[in-house]
Amino acid sequence: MRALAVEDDGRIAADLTEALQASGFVVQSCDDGETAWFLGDTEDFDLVVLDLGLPKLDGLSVLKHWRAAGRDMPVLVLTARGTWSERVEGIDAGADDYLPKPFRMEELVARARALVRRSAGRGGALQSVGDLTLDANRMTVARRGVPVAATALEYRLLAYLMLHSDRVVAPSELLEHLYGDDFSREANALEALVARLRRKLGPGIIGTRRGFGYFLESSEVGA
Amino acid sequence: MRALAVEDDGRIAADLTEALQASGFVVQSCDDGETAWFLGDTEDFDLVVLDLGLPKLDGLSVLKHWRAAGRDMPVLVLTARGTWSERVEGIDAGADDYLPKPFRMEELVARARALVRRSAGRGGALQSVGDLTLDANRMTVARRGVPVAATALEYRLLAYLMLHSDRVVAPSELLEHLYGDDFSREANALEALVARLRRKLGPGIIGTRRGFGYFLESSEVGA
DNA sequence: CCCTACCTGTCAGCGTTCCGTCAGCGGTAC
DNA sequence: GTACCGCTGACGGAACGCTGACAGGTAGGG
Repeated sequence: MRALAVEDDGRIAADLTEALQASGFVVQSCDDGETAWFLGDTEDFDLVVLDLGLPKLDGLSVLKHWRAAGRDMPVLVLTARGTWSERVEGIDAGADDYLPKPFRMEELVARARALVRRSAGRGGALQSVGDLTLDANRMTVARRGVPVAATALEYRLLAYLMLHSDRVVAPSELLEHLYGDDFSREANALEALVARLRRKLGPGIIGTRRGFGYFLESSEVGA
Repeated sequence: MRALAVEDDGRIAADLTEALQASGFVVQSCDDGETAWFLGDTEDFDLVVLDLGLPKLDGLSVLKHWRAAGRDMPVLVLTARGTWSERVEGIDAGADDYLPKPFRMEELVARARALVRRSAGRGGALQSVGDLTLDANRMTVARRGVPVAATALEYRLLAYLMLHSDRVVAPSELLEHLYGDDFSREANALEALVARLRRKLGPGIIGTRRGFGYFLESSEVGA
């Protein structure tokens, strides 16, 4: 999962980044509205945490612009003053959730995860596709109810595939969401990761569409 | 995916071409504004990377001309000076994204991919013409609802024919979109591809208009 | 502080599938 | 009738993706 953290206070930004990373997100951060505007425009994120008080360009304007441009990723808005009017304004602008400062980092992370789950069309922490079940709270994987020992990276791969279980996901997209803008990896890293997962999960879970990418074999996606 | 790289600095142009190719694009490049003007006018690209400082004709003028002429491919603008005013100017002229020099090649590629994704995002996943159905999510092909195993290249061929199902598509045009300006292939490659597809799909799907090209039948272009 | 176990990227090798090429044939237009 | 265009089946090189082995890095424990 890929998250964008927009926050100008360096200390909060650092904590935020750390907490989100600990929760399994690949985090990109920026500290002004202009950069946020362009990042949100041009890159794919599964979540945005957006502070409203920003240099150069106000957070609300950025959010409104994104929504006007048809970008529909979940956005969690932070604001210094927790007034009701600001909250309404944020929701109007297209925010999915709202958190007044100061807040406990644990709460932010919990809400962030809930937002991502919600955007996947599911309310609970348990997601299933076919034989495969992920527990977003415990970060565990199970096949037919039998727990499978998956590493953090493996879990994130499965989570992303599950989030997009209705389609084939290109390797480039997977690399981007697993590693962010770190392009140092050879393409083979992904293949190795998939191979290890398949060995643990057994056949019939992760499918390959040659020339296009990977997908979760749940229904009759095969051909 | 076909990309046009317009850049006059030979070294950057070479890097750019290589990076885009590595990312799966079929790349054509040119190093002056006039050629770019002409290429953008007369050929189809899924992405243009446009430097602003160009010999003969300024990049911004070229871009404005394209937009005025109704060309709507995504354009990523490069400029030597990363000032905010120039950025605004570029956006006004119709640029979809903007990258100040110097930049990391990885970032350029990431933005390029994001642009293409975004522009491809318009349009539903399921397309049908007659008996034939393409699922852009699963990258699958079906006839009368029966799945047909199509390879990546075959899928792209069908997708292009479907995109232009209202007319006959010339072999040269198909070759161009499947392979770019790589003329190393014999024309027969396309015929062999079509033959293999017809064997899989059965008769009555891909029609030939002798001397002109191919088309999808049951859209009554034939006769 | 070292040792260990584990995670994960890299590399080389392999099998499979893909697809461009070739040669020959048939149909169509004139 | 004939010349050209397009079709077909066979073949082989090449690309793609998979796998096992290995090593650098990291975290946890003693």
